Amino acid sequence: MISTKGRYALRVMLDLAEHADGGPVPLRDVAERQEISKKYLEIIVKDLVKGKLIRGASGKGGGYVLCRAPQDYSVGEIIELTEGSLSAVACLAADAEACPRAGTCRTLPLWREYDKMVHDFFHNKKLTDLL
Amino acid sequence: MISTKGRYALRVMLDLAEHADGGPVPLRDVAERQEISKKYLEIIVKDLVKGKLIRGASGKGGGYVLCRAPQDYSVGEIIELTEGSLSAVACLAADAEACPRAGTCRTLPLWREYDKMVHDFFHNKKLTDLL
DNA sequence: CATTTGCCTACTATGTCAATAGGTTTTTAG
DNA sequence: CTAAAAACCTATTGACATAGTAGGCAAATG
Repeated sequence: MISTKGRYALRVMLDLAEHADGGPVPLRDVAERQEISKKYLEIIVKDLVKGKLIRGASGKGGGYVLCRAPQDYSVGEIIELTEGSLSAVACLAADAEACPRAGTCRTLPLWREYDKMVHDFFHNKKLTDLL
Repeated sequence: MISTKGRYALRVMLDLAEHADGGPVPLRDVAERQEISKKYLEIIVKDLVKGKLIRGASGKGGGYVLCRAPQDYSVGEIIELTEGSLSAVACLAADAEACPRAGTCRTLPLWREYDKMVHDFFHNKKLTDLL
């Protein structure tokens, strides 16, 4: 399951891409257009800034700006950044300890195959594909 | 993320398929082979019985048996039954209320496409593919 | 210099996950 | 016919994640 955090992050990125004409986009406007609480968006946006996907500009006339051109963002990196990881099962997560059953496990190959499919799907989708 | 419930359910089904030779398979044996607490398996197995995927036989010499031939089970129905649903986002869950933004949402088509991919993947995989 | 904007820490209610605990009923092997 | 073995049932728990809310501080500019 992809949580609101990841989904909202994607919508923020799309909103920024669509309204980048006149400089920084204030979060207030994004929140209004997307009908999401501005307070909650602050949390999400913080992750995006930390991950160098967007930049924030304080003060009057400030707001947020994309760091790259929209076609240079994959949906995968946005989701992965805010969601932590998009691997399907605990055994394959980044921080997973080696499972002693891995050698004989009947189901592990299935999860591997699934993970690869999901990964490829989201990393081949660009932000511009959604506009 | 697919939880232990779904993953264990799959392993139980595989275990039953592999050890069906001499009548019902007691849960004690499954738990021992799979190294999963028998108590926890009881919960999972209950769902499988309720969903008519397996049958339970009480009393001495009892245990659990598959209802069909292994090749007639898709991985998808096992996961879906125990996990509730495998749709990626809340907007597409079975019990979801209609989203007012559905008409203009930039991201909904993505989730739909993703859902279909996942659904097809798991429903085309049969239990025998894992043996 | 006041307003607008981002940035920061903390808190909370709710729910799900992953089990555990302890008992009751059913059936059959001996 | 009875004792063991199995399924079946209800309840409880600790830990963690989700989806926010609240309130204030810092920075920049018109």
